[in-house]
Amino acid sequence: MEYNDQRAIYLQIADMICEKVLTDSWEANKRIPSVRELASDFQVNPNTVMRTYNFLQQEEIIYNKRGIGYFLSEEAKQKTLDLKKQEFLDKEVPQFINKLTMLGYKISDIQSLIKSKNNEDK
Amino acid sequence: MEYNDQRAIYLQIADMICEKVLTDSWEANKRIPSVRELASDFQVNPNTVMRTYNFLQQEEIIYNKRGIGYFLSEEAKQKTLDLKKQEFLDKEVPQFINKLTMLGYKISDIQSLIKSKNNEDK
Amino acid sequence: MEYNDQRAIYLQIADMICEKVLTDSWEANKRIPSVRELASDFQVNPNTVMRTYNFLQQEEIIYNKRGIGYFLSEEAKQKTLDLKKQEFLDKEVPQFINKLTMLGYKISDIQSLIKSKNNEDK
Amino acid sequence: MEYNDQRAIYLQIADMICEKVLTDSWEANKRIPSVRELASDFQVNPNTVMRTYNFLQQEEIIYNKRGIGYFLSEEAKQKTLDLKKQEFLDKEVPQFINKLTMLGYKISDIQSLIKSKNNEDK
DNA sequence: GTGGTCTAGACCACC
DNA sequence: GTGGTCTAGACCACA
Repeated sequence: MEYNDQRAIYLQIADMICEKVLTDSWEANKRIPSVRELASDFQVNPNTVMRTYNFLQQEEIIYNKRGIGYFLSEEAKQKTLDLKKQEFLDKEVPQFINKLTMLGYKISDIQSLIKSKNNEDK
Repeated sequence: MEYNDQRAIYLQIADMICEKVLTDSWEANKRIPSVRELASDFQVNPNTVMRTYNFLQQEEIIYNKRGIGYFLSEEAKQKTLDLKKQEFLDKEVPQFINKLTMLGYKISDIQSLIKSKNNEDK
Repeated sequence: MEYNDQRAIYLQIADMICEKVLTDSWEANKRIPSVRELASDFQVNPNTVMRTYNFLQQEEIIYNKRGIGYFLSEEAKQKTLDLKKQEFLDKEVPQFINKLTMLGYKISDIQSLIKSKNNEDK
Repeated sequence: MEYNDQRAIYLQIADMICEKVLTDSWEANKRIPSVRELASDFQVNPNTVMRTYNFLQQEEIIYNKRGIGYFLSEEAKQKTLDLKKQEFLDKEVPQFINKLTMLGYKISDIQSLIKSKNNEDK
């Protein structure tokens, strides 16, 4: 049996961090766990966490103080929101539309699908 | 690292079979692979495939001839479509709307999101 | 003896590629060597070249076709120029000024330093 | 991967000594480490250190008392400064100008580059 | 301690 | 074949 439709681990870790940010569990400008710490928590290789942190740093969600650690950026929440919106528009919206049309619905049906979810016409 | 956001294996197998049906890879009234055969293909326990077939039989997508094997029902395609529509309405539509509102969009934004995917204004 | 004031290898490789682009040795939209190929040429681990290509992809100098390889982007030359200008302004200009002032010159001396390079006023 | 854009080792050692002088870590007329001592510190062949000391002696930064060792000259700091200025004018200034023009700047842009480093127009 | 880089070697999906 | 990801383990600079 296959289990291969997985999102890469380093992105799964990024997702968890994004959730922490969006739910205000982690505050702006606060230090986040060290690479080794998170790697140990998740039972993952430090390089994998490093990739996560590189990714989030490119997205300007976190920043680094050399020899100290990683910190949430001032604009972490906004940047996270931007990232997630982009992912949503680029991937989930098209997927949703594909599925919708594959099942025989039209895009104009969306509003009615949402309102009466018991509608199974035909 | 956890991988626990998985759909049950027997349902994953069911999904694959549904895909075969919807893409016309498998035709109505044709015999489908035996439990043991599929179990071997997917490297899973035959009991798991049995659960899949029980499930699909309840949905009237397949039926059983004792001592012979399982066959796609006459209305397999329609039943599969019904099943998938139901799943879509029950799970994916609500999930989609949740995410959408979580990111700060309104339901009335859907049409414009679809048309111009570069739209990220709030 | 130390040799440790090195630029990271993956960035040295990036530098070489940038030079190829700036000197028009490599043309826009053309395929560039595969990760393994370049790794072999430079006697370096494929992961190191992968880091180089990731970096250049973020800079929009190259792009990827899955299963095919990496290609120079349409705007490769302009993007490379932008990158190099940024590096120059961020690192080399400040370094130059530091050295200059450390040696007892003033910033206003620059013009005269350039014109008469034999000037070693005490 | 090559690392061949290195300055000769004996000159790298000379650079370190010059730094000691310019930062007043070593005082005028004081004895400096023996050839063998420095060779051991830097894990290099004593002949290499010998070349360094010959070079610095020519530049009148150090002098030798036979059978005793090497000492910083009275004018060590000034001579070091002269040496470094010469190197700066002969090599680094031309290099800087080359790079600057290669990136599309004019020499007259220097002042503005220094003041507003965010300037990337042109 | 921290992160940053590199290697060697592995397995995977896509083409 | 291609790239993408992951692991294990190493060495380094910086603080």
